[in-house]
Amino acid sequence: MKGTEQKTVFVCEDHRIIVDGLKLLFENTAYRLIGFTQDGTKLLDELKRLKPNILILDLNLAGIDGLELLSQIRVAKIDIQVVILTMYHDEILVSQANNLGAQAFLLKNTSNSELLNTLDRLNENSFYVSKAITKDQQTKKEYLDGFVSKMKLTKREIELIKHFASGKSALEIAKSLNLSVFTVETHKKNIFKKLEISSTVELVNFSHENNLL
Amino acid sequence: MKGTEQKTVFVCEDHRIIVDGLKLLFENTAYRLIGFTQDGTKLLDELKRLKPNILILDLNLAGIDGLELLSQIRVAKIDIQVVILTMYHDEILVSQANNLGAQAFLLKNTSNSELLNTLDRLNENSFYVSKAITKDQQTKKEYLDGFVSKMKLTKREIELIKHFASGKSALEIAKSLNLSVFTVETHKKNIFKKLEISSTVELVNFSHENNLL
DNA sequence: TGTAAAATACCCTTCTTTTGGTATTTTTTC
DNA sequence: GAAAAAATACCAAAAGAAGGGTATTTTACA
Repeated sequence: MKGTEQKTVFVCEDHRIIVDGLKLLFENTAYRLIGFTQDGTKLLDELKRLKPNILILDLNLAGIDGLELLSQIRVAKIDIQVVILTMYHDEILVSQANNLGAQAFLLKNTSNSELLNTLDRLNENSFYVSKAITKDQQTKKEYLDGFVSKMKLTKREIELIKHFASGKSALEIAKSLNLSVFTVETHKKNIFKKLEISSTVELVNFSHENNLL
Repeated sequence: MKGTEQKTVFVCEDHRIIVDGLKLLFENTAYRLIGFTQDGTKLLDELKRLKPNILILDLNLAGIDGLELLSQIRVAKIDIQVVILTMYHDEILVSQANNLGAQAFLLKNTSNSELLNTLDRLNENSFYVSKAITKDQQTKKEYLDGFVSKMKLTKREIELIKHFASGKSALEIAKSLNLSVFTVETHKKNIFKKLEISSTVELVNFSHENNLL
């Protein structure tokens, strides 16, 4: 590849092994890794200094939220194409990244070839989402469905679990949902039976373990 | 490198981008990647079939615990050197991996060169731990210290928080710690005041949010 | 349109938690 | 070695959680 055709890439990622892998990947391609940082707080300064064409941004950085960084980049009106690379399969993150003007959203189990393909197709008006995302959301949904049917929790019960786990009292929940306290407590009893638990604390732990919050 | 000198490597890792990076890394080295899987349940069969010299094993696989896999490998008496590659900085994991006969424990922010160095130094009687581990434990400790002093929680209080968050009643905790119920409840009151909360559920959420469990 | 499942509502008893105190002993720290 | 901080222990009133029921209305679906 000729130097003039090469696009410059900056990586913000706290797993060094991935950065090194990308460095190797870009050899003999149209892309050149011109810098990287593991420290989100330094990202903006580095982007201003190096002016890369493309940023590969990890969302789960230590200390700082990757989406917050993306927002800062847009506020600072830095002209750059952003590829999100993350291990989170969360659809909300995908749409938030899209809203913040990211050009692509890839999972870390994306293959190198898919990454290169994505970079080749980057343009201002498209938003590429990793094939694995859809697949994964499917998996997650199936998992949740399986879980719900296994535990035989109803829609309403799952809704109430979230309220219980937030630390609100039965009375507060009743008020906010326009229900009788008795109803709220009946739901609680039924949930306890189904999950074979006997305290709200166990319910909170269950929620955390099963990503119900 | 001559073929006869090459060691064969198998990777069990669910982030495809890391697998692809390793594949690139091993080109023109003494190591050859002869296979990989993202599915822990297939690992044992693959190892028996391909008989690689070295296994690079991710601990945070979807569905199955990496250490459990390592244990199965040892039970099955498969002769292989195992390098743990993980994003967890947990010292307990390090010692568990050591006990299960792993030869090295690396973080994912290990550089490619450190990884190659580690592979070069692998032997049955040593256990290599990534430099970054110690550093990271420091960070974690400093972070915890900062948090503790900010909230002004004492050592004993943090210990008790974990018990409360597990769902045990004050009486059970008292028994297991050989304390009076009154003492346990006094601690709870003090914790509540310091954290400005008023229920065990809030305490559990606090624990989850601050990785106290 | 009939029946099952889900959502709603109520009562009562027992046990635990929460909140208000006070107070002593042990450990740290200056 | 004195003072401060942490850990221990106790009492009691009021509030809430947990578990035992029973029963009606609404929604889903076959």
